[in-house]
Amino acid sequence: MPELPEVETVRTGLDAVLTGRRLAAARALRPNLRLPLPERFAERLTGRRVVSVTRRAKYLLLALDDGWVLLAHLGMSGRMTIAPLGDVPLGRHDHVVLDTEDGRRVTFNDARRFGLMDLVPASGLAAHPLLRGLGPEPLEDAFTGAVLGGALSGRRTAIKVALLDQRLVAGIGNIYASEALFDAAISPLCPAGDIGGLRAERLVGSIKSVLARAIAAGGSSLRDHRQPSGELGYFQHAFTVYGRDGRECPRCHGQASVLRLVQGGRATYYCPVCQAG
DNA sequence: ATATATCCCTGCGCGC
DNA sequence: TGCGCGCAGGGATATA
Repeated sequence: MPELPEVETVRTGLDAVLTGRRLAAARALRPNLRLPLPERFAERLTGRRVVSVTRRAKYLLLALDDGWVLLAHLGMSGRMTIAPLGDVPLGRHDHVVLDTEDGRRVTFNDARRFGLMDLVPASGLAAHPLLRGLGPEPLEDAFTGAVLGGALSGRRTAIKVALLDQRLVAGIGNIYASEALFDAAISPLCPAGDIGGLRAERLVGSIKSVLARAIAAGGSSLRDHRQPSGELGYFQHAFTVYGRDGRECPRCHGQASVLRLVQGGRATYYCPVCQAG
């Protein structure tokens, strides 16, 4: 599930529980996720205090009090769960367990194991191979229509595919690419290089608003303490077009229904009438 | 440079 | 009920 808004929601939840707290115990239940875990991974976390929990693109960054950073990516199926220590037995795909000094347990569960974790010196974070090439954060003010237009210029690939390229803009995934293009009324098939000027401004506005609304939805569900699972980042969010092929377009209603197509091997949803260009 | 394919891995829902 | 199939919100890598 995790795109930028979901990762941001997980970050908020982890921040509340981990920042300022010491890790009384850390365990890795297998030696690898998508990539091998670093040497002595659990030992190097044990006893450390978490200084901050931040995010870059879809990566979580847990800064530790010894100058190292725990870098985590949730992949497709990664989840973080918070529970009182000893409350829940470990499950099938629980891979990393962090116990805080004040008796809480953060569990990383990832059935498909496309997620990853690494330990990186804070001083070398920007140079990390997974972070080095990332494009701008879409919610920052520096991400403007001119910036996106410049990044897209000369590219003949379809705009939907380009939005998934983390080097151009970081954090957009398959769902919000469709949602943002629908919001901006731009065809997912439009050549990326054709998006400039006012359309680039409009697309940037849509990206920001779609992501911000999703974060807001996540934040409101996070404040609901009744989440029985303790799982972070999952919230009921109604998508406008994603996964709704065959249903009436919510903008032009009777005129057309939402279509599904495959671009770069991944599903795209759009309205052929509202997103004609 | 860019487009497509393939792989990593498991779970789920669907049609038969 | 069981089984095979396609599909899944990510991303690196190889191949044309």
